[in-house]
Amino acid sequence: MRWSQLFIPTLRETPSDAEVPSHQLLLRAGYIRPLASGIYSYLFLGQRSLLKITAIVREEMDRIAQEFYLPALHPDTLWRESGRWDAMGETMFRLQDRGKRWLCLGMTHEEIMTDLARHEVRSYQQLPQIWYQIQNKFRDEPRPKGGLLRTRQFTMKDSYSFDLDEEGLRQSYQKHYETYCRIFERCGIEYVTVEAHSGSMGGSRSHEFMVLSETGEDRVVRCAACGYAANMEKAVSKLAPVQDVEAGPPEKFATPGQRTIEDLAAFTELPPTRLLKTLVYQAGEDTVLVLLRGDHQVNESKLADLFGELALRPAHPEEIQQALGASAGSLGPVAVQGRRILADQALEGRRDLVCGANEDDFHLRHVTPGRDFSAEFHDLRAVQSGDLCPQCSSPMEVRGAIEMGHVFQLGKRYSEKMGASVLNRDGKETTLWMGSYGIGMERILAGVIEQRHDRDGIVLPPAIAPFSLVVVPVNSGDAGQMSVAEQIYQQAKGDGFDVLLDDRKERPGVKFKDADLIGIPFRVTVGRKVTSGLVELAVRSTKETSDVKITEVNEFLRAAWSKNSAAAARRSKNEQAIGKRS
RNA sequence: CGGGGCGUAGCGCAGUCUGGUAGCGCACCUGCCUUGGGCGCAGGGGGUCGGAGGUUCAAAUCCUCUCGCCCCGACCA
Repeated sequence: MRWSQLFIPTLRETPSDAEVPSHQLLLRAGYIRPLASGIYSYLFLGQRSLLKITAIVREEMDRIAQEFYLPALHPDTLWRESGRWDAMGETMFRLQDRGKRWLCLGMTHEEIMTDLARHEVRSYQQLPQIWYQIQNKFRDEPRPKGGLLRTRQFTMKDSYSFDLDEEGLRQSYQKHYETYCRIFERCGIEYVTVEAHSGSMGGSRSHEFMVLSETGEDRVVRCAACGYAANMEKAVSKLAPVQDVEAGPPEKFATPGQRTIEDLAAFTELPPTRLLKTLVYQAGEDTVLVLLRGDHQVNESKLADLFGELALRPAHPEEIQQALGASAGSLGPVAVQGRRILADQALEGRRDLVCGANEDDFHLRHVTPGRDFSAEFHDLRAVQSGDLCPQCSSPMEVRGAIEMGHVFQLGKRYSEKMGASVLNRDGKETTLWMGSYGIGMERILAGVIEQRHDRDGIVLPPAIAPFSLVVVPVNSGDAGQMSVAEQIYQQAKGDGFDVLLDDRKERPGVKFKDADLIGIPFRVTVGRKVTSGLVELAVRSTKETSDVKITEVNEFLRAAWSKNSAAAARRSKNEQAIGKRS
């Protein structure tokens, strides 16, 4: 295509309300434009790149599943059946039709798929089934952010598996896991897979596919040595043992104004590992104590798991005062009666610790768990960088990440509630085992850009770039250059490349800047040397350039292409090997 | 929902404190010039100053209300 006829509105300056790199670059490169908070129009380049991603996803999914296309507008009835009409709260977009019937915009499609399955699938002989679609999802997010990273309307590849039993589900899950690996590899993403928190429904197996990026909202814990990887919500760690000495009975001492662990460590000249941190939570109607080692933070998802469906929140200052008679900063578990006390495992077997005395400005020393108070021990702490791997005891790291895909074993959660069952071999009604699997299409694009950009712009892998090649005649007034550019353009097009001819009457600097900005992987520059039969081939990712004979351009392109794709694939393979749990 | 910031030309901003002709850079249009990294010269078009109400002889500027966007937090099947 000819640039002069296309709509590629690049911006020289960064729009002021874009913060993260992918958002800034998508705007500057003319891929997207905002319509409202968390709602974007995809312009020519953005749509073209998304179509390439879609094509890859579709090709890989078609190997294991059948493509459907379901409505985005759903009647309330199905969502009431699953119980999610109420559970989704304000995140669900709702509306009424002229007959005052309630509808919603689909946030996901478990209900619709399950409805199809229960009506049409009657026999175990029809199983397994895997159905997918690539479709819009609508979520009224409390806070859209980061351009395409968290939006209110986005495109998701979502699939659903239906099996007769748990073993079948395991296989459908495995198929998806492998398919997702292939998809992300082909897209040229460096990703990791992590064990994910399965939420309050409990028990189910779940993995997330993550792009490592500090702009991400998620945190993942990784062990470089053995490949252990988990979402922060779920990650566990071992601790180096701490040597304590036997100590006498607890002894109260004054600690005027010492409110934080930091204060207290300085005041007592003890390391934070010798201090005991007391947090107070409200779990439903109950006030509970949560104990951690001074240098640890609580992991609220682990804590929430202990309370099932009960709503959990930090207690308010008045509630703390009422429960313990002191305010945060002087709290402790000693002599507390009638309250549930939960302690992190790091405190089990410890002796001679310091904790609050439940009297403002006083603490206790020589406190020994088990002797001076009793508690239930659970894994409650958030893993921190440097903690030891639960599998191999090597130090682990915590990194930011963007979730691009999620595979989830649902089990019978929906099929039971909605009555999706088949007759098994024995003629008995059997509830279906379901899985659900999602990929955020825009997040692939945004995630890759977070990962692959430089000061000049976007650096897309060939597989998902809107064009693979741009041909730039340096002087559009030079007939010789223009005709060679035209020739190379036609030739590359004939050879199957997605090629863009920059035939604009612009100065060379403008064309180079734009080509770099929009992230086209290869560029052929037709300049002065054309008179000696030479043009220049530039690789966007490495900035390497080389002079090439006009007659050999296509050969070079093919070589550069396969080299680039191979390098991307290799990178992903490594990452995946690291990410996979052994 | 709590905290913070910002709405002035397509984009980036100044002007607001201290009321008095609405500005700058880039982009855009025309012409000339130039052609290997956002060139140069000349001329030109483009504004309900987010919106409503109020104070005032006079409001982008002061007051009240309101809408929108971004960031932090809460939240996020």
